[in-house]
Amino acid sequence: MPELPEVETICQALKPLLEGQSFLKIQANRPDLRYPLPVNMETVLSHKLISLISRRAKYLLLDFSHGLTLIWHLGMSGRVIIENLNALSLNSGPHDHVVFITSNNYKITFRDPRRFGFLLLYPTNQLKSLHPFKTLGPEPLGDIPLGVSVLHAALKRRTISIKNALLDQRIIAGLGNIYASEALWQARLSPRRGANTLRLKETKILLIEIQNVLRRAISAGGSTLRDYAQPNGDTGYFQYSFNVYKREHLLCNHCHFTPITRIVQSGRATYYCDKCQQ
DNA sequence: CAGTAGACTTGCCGCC
DNA sequence: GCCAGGCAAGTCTACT
Repeated sequence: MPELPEVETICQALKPLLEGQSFLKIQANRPDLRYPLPVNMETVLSHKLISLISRRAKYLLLDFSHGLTLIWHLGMSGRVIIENLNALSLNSGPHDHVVFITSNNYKITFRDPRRFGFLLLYPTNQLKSLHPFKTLGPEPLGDIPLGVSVLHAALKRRTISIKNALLDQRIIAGLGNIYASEALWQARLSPRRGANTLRLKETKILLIEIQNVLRRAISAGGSTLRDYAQPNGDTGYFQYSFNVYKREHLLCNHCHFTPITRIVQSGRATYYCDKCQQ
């Protein structure tokens, strides 16, 4: 599910709620997701001050004031649900694997049917040396935004298709299958082009369109295909703004003439307009 | 090292 | 109506 815009939406919802608070109770309903849950998670984290909530690539990071960071990845189908404990009816389901009760009376649920998501605990000051953080590429929307020359140099070294390059988190952090296709359509670049064939001018346009599409998706609260929802239960709305993703056989929104093509690259669907995107 | 195929897992869509 | 098989927001591992 969650690519950068979805994780950012969740981060922005959790931040004002949890910073300065703590967890009173952490209930794990199974021993593992993708990886075993952190050992003694409740003992180690409960009643500890949450000092900072942030996002890096598709990872949520919860920093605790005693020096540990809870690394939270949502996998493909992970979802975060925020409910007020005073609400009349609280949701629960068979895939609610971890439930956090907060000091300000909220219930935070980690729901993940496919269990590709995970929670890991690691010392905050050593995060940068932990895989995958040590090889993660730059943030497209960071305080020090990814520069064109850096992206162009990284692409120059790769012979894989530009679509696959955009999915490589070591080149650029946070893009996934939806937004890679959408950004390439906006930039009028064929997903089949070799990454190393992009000219500097094309890389510049691509980077601008990546940033635009991510910003617009964040404003829309992300994209809901099936499992994803904003933490308040609303769907995301960016799926209504897709120009190519899941639009095979529908006419291109740019030329209004060519049906959108679906191809498979490295086992993943790619959608594009064969006429507009060169 | 670079690139690709397969693995993990559950559930939906819809073929026959 | 039933149900085979493909497909899905991600990323790690094993192999060439």
